[in-house]
Amino acid sequence: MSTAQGARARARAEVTAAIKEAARRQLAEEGAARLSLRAVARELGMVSSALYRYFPSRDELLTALIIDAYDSLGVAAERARDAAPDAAPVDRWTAVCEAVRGWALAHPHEYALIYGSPVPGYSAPETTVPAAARVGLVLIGIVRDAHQGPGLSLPPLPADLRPEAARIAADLAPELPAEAAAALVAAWAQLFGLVGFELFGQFNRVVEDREAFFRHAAGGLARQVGLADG
Amino acid sequence: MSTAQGARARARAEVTAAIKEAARRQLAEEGAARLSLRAVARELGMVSSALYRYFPSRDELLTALIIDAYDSLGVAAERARDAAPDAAPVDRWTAVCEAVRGWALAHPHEYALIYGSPVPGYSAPETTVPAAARVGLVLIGIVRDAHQGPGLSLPPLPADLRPEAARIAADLAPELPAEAAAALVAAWAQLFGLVGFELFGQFNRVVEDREAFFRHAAGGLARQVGLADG
DNA sequence: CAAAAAAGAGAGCACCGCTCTTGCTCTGGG
DNA sequence: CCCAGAGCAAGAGCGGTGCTCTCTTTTTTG
Repeated sequence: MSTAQGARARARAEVTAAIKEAARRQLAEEGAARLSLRAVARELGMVSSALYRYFPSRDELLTALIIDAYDSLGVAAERARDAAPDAAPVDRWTAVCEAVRGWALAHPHEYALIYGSPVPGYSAPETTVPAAARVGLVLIGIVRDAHQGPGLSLPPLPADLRPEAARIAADLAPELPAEAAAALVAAWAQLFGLVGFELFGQFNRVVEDREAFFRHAAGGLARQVGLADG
Repeated sequence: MSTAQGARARARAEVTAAIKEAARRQLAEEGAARLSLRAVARELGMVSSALYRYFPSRDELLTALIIDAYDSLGVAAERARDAAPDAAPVDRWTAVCEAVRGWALAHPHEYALIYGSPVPGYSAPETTVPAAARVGLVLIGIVRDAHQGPGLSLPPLPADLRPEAARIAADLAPELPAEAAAALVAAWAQLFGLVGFELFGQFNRVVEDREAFFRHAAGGLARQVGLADG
């Protein structure tokens, strides 16, 4: 067995998991700014210096939580994508958008951690990139399916954006037309604008029925990326 | 004279301004999380406790900076709106969007302060609301002008959103049709999604020519709120 | 001119991230 | 089997933080 590495390694993995769990709880309750290594250690009945055997700094612990958060959001998006594989692309799109919103509302501090302001002195290491890409890949996949199925309806690009759109398409989804790739990236960013504004209180006293409003806006994003209208 | 209140009041205003200025400098250099009352006091040659005569807490100082940032962004948007009062609404719209982006790129930490994650466990007090509304009012004004001039072209609303859209219109811009008000709020949030993603690094390795990309996306937002296409 | 209000200075509290040293325990190679 | 070394927890301590309290000085005001 590969896990037969010994009791020591298993204990280390367990303590690491316990630290992350406690930290995630504190993060959910207090927010990233208030997450304290000493408090985590206290909760686990250790002394603060012992924690440094597992995470070399508070920022490293935060990075681990960031990756977990990206993964958790990615899983939520993937589940929504796979829930109704035969539905119309526009419905799958809005389902994924609503899953993103739902995850954000359920994990506001984790959402703030990954899509809010970068917390510490600029540490967004490369290791977070694959996890961060997951939800984007889900969106790309839906548009790709639609492109290979019912097709996309998109206006042509202005000349000055054509090279950039081609570059984006080449990097992101070579099988998609350039205008779809560009629209997709814009819609991706705009989706998180909608979610972030609701979550961070900008919609207070402005939008009441946020569910309905978001569903409508997500449908607009779907139209924007060329998914056929209902 | 109203300023003849005495040397004491004037001195107080000057010290308050100096504190805010030093804090703004630190904010621009280090970010909100690293802004330290003690460091501000040190820079001003005072002792930290003296600072509490001017701001009752670190959060109050941050709130003052938040209001200033909202105002600064609002002024930038208003200037862009007024730069070409006779231009087509769609061009004035994109000009304002580009002004918002330009301000954000020039003041990243201040942008993060007002549109990033809410910093500690603190919620923005009521006093920030009017300042926060300025840039929104600019966008509303442009659409209102277009509505009273060349007119708007918008698809009808789905039935389930109609009451919410009417409520939004009533609160925000009673002279606008409900579908314009709803589209406006969505575009407003989406604009800041675009800006935030660029600023917080989500476009790294994805979008290269961000200027062109943003101009195109802002044009899409203009279409979305019903402004006539070029 | 005296009382009151405002302001600054300093000490101090409780917390923070992080480092260093000191022991203890577990593990693996001779 | 045994012991050197690795892994780990604990404690003390450094410099930093926000904030409070007291004391003194200065300025305004009745």
